[in-house]
Amino acid sequence: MASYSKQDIETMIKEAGLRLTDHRSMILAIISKVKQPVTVYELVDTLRKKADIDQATVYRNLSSLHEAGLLRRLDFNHGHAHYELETGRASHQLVCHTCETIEKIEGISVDDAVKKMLKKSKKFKNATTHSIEIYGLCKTCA
Amino acid sequence: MASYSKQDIETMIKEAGLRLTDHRSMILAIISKVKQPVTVYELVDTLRKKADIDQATVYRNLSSLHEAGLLRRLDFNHGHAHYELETGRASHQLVCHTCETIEKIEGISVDDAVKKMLKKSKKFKNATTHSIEIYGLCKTCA
DNA sequence: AGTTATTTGCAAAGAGTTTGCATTATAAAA
DNA sequence: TTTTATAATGCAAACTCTTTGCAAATAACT
Repeated sequence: MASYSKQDIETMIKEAGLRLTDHRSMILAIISKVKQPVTVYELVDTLRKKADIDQATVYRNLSSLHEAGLLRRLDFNHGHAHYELETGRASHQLVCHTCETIEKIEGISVDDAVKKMLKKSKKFKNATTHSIEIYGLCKTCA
Repeated sequence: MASYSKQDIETMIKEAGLRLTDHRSMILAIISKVKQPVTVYELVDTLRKKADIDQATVYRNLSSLHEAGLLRRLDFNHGHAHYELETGRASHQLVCHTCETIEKIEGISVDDAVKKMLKKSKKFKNATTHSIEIYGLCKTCA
């Protein structure tokens, strides 16, 4: 989970071909600091402590940052999206069925299996990213 | 993708501790015949050709069948859930970013990697299932 | 058949997300 | 720096998917 300087973030936004706005960089800064994929609700909550920002703006920025390849959008069957930095690397996490706890696991690759699956595929030639969701009950809920 | 007889389906529902209703078995029958995870919209559409059934009933049945462990709920970041039979085996699929095409891939296991991830975890001891979503552009969209 | 708990249809509500429009801010050109 | 074109913002309303309350219908059990 990289944490970027203000400078880094501004460069990232510009190089992605997006305009540099305070809101945009604040959103990216927050997401880059947090260790877990963040919900829109959490993001709005954090942002509102620092600035006056509308939900619609948050949603629009998340979309533009996602389309520009800076953010990844994840869904854990909880009825709302989660966002994290798009690192290029795959995203692997354990997800609790009941309490929405998420634990990211790094350092274990399934790239070989993914390659095999692509080879087996009839409809896809290549892939951009992949994610693994491992569902269970966390220790607290078990 | 197993296809079950009417008899099988009725047994499954009863053994899951659920009441046997026409709607419930129709839903399970349709999902067991289709090769790809189905959306609620598709399901309602198919059901309405055979019977008079309300959306709310479909949603309620999907929930009860899911809770009973007969259905699996999947999300591919398309804004609506997909359902498939809960086979006990993991669920691996390629997902198109743009057109919502889904291709399930069977026969390739990542169980070892999943075990390693569980071992690395601090918050989870064990897991029930896992799913892999491999995102890319399908041949048509590429 | 009679009783009880579950399921159903219908309409309304709810959550999360998107959109139209007038205003404001950014980036690039003059 | 001023001007110009384009994109971002706030606000409210709309939209999609999903859930819920309630009265009537149905399934399972005695």
